[in-house]
Amino acid sequence: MAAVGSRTGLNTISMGTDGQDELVYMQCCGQGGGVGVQKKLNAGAGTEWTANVNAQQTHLLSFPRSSGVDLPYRSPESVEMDEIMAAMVLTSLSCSPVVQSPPQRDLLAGDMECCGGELSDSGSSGYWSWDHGNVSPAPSPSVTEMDRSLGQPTDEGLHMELDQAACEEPEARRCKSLTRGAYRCLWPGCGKVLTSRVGMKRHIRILHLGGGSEQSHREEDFYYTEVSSEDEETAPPSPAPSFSSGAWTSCSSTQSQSTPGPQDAPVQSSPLSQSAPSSVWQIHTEHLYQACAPIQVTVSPGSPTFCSWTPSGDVQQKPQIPASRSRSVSVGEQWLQRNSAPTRSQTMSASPSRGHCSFRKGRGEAKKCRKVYGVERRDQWCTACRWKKACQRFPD
DNA sequence: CGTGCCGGGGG
DNA sequence: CCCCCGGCACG
Repeated sequence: MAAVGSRTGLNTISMGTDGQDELVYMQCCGQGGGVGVQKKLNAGAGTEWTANVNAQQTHLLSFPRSSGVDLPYRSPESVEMDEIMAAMVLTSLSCSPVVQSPPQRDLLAGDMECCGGELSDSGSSGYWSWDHGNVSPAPSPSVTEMDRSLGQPTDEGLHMELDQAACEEPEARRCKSLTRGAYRCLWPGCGKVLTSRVGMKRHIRILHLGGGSEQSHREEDFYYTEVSSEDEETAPPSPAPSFSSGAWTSCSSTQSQSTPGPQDAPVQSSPLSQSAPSSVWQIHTEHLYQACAPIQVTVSPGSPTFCSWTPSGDVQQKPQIPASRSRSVSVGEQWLQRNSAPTRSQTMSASPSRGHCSFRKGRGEAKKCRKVYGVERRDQWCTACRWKKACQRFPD
């Protein structure tokens, strides 16, 4: 897994999460060389894992979680980064056992974190964010602020989630998620892992589908997938050859957004939207084969605090169709982004698609689980594929 | 003919 | 609900 982390572009991640002085460092971007992992003991009780990779261009982001702690480095935009990091930390806490877990898993989490930082909200459709949460428009809410604003009664689910993240939960969670049969939320930016399907559905319905009980008929199914952490760690044999270079399209877009400077969108591109990438991350980790694709990570000069992935082939999301036919995950990502607009319920009615009139849409050229994993590894297919339903992992 | 997946059905 | 599968449309 460590290797994967480096390949996918994650380079240096270290995070300590522990009730008190918490520092979350984030480094990403670079073309990983070797991976080194080391563990540090904090003064407190917390342990801090540090995954280190040679990076060519790295940026260290720091984020103080509470009382004054020395910051190795604090960028000018650190205020905004606070928000971002807050979102990311929350995300990570809620979706993967970061705390005190073995380095590999940290890399995973780190991977996500990294992505989280950069993805920003390139897709303007990236409204997927947590508006239910009533994010306070304050220019730079601190973590605690965020916690509070997010945890408003209007969104019980989220509240719960945060609580879990904040409390001892991580440990129990780790155990849980290590067992087979976990369910991971595919919603962009979420990636939450739950053990019960029902719980996952509830999570999705409440958090992502807006809680509106009306038209969430079983749609939850499409936003989560069953995972087993063992599988993820023992990366699937990766039929690498068949997935060519394209790989997933960038999970962000610093390039386009960086120019104006991060301060241009103080509130709107709220920190939360920044966590979107985690979905990308998780898609990656779910399909490790992709890690084999040549991926380059670069940092756009414009905004030093952001990092961006730049897959070798294509760059931005939709705009250009790369010469290579390969699609792989980017498709899923796009799909998720497209469908994650909060108001999708309304638009849906208009669309002829999934109504009753079964009109089969032409076969998408995306690789589906069957092709990707092969019939023999059927257990790695997404649930939908296993049930001969529309693939939810590689949607068209 | 392989594949994706709708519709239907069993437990 | 979860899961499986017949059968059909695509390519």
